[in-house]
Amino acid sequence: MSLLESGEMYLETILVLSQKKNAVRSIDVAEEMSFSKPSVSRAMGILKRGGYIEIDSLGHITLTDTGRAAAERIYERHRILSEILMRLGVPEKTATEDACKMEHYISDTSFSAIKEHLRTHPMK
Amino acid sequence: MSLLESGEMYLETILVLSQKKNAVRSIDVAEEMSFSKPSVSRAMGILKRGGYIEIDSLGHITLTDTGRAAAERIYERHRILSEILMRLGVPEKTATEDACKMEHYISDTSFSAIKEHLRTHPMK
DNA sequence: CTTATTTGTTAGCAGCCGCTAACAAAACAA
DNA sequence: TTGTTTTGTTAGCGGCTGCTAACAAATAAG
Repeated sequence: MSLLESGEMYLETILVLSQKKNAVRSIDVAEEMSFSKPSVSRAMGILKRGGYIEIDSLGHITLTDTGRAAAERIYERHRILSEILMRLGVPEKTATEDACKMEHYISDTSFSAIKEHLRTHPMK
Repeated sequence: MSLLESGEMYLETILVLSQKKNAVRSIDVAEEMSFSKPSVSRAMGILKRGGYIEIDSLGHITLTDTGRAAAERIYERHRILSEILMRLGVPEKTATEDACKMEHYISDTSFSAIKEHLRTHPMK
């Protein structure tokens, strides 16, 4: 089961929410993404069956190692892509929105190249 | 009727093919994209109804002004995105593949910023 | 304890966009 | 002209992913 854009977005959202909340529930994901409860409910079922998350009896969602790795991979892409766009003068809001889409499609190779560029050309 | 990724890809393909062939037919698009004939047939119908292309009695496809503008807009994104990735050291094949996806999602603002960067930092 | 609110699930719809099977039409060859 | 090949269309399938309506379950309030 490979992750598509939607699955990656859900995992990334769970990761971000778990960094600022004690527990993440479906309703939190739904609010954060402005999606309906059924949409999130189904997505959580898919991610659970795929081994990316676990949901305890109280509805608390936690990332598995696999899920966390996937989420962090995407989130790092998000940060790096936003950063390079902003460095080129793109306003934060636009940079973030664009990164939010591109993060799912850029290859490891291209991503590494961008990351390396930022590393070797730090902001003075 | 707004263009989604698939519609943009079809238009871009028609543009590229029309630059190296006298006439472009559905079968040419199908071969170029490795899609089935019915998939292309339906897409051409949608693009035609949307005012992006015209198809004459011999099946020859031509871009309308609107369609050409859309196709060239995407194709320019393709070229510029490929170029900046290659400049960062990404192999041409990967750069092209990545550009092929990102070209549909990057905003005008971010694209302009990248283009401007290339303009003001030409290859020595 | 009972009621009201919140949260989650089930069922089913719709749009997008590939596909195959089958047929129709057009172009080409014999 | 007739038969074959090429090209295009129609019908319908299936996966993905959003949605609403309706219901169930759990939690909180009175």
